[in-house]
Amino acid sequence: MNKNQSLPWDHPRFRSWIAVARACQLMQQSLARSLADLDIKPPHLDILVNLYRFEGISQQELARKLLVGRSNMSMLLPQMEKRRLIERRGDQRDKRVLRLYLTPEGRKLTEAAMAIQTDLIERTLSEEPIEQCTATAISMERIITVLLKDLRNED
Amino acid sequence: MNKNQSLPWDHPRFRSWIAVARACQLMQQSLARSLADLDIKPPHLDILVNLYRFEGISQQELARKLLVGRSNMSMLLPQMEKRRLIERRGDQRDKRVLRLYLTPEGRKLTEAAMAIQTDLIERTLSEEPIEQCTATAISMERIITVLLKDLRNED
DNA sequence: AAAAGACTGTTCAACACTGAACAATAAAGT
DNA sequence: ACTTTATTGTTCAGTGTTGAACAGTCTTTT
Repeated sequence: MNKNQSLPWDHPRFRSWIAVARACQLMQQSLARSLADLDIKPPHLDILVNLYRFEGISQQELARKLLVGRSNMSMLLPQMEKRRLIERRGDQRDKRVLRLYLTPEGRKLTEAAMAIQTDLIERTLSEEPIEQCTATAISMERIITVLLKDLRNED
Repeated sequence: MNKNQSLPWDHPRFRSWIAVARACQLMQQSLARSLADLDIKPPHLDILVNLYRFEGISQQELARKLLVGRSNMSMLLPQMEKRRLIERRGDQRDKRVLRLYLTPEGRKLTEAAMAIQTDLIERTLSEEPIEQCTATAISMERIITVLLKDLRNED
């Protein structure tokens, strides 16, 4: 019977994840709008934030952290370099790799963009109790490791 | 001082949201891989599931639910119609709208795809206690309404 | 030291998504 | 009835993302 076979949206985990995905999609769109003032898009912000935290990272490592292809970085980074937001210097030890650095302007832009993102998140999540956020964070980090392990196993 | 100005990743809400976004991105990639067997991609599944639940919906309504542009539907739906997964019939009352229906094959494929997605989610979230999932769902649904309200206000 | 294999970044063709302009139809205002 | 305004779906050019093939460089094997 179709009625007896439980439908997906009856499963709490399923229902929960659908909500997560939808919220993410909306937040992404909202962030894109907010960043338009600075003339950058979410992918650029992801790059900037990672260079802010991990100076001198390589394109490969950056792509891996962002879960995108290397070719993606090869498209975006030169264009950001032309805008004087970042700098790419060849590594002395290994002539294959290009190490990435923020320029002073890039750093300033990054701080402005992070402020915008933080504001958006704080405003959107303002109704959620801190402990709920922390619990969600822990939960999500656990899920991330599971998914990463899965992804590694499938090569 | 740079050290005193609190960095984003010290905010619990910010940290939490970054984890959510990352988990979502990974889940999406994992889902895409799992669906490859059925020769469909996540966007197709989104469409199918919505037709499964809301038979006779219009393209406009569907696009709104999926948070994508109408043009997107105009690209995907005809191609799915050619694959005999869905059917588009003109509305008698309003000759502008096309109402969408699953074919029997489409319905069968949808059930198979939903089973795959459910399995993936159940497997990935298996370590998370049910009550945590429920709490997250409620939290996310609240966030969704906030973001939707924001989005409406910005037109 | 030479060959084979692995790794880094680039290019390119294929595909996906978007927003704006458009034609057809409906609804509202006059 | 007629004009104006809105709405639905389509098209199209612009942009973003990907994976495969590639050249240059390093590492390992022989």
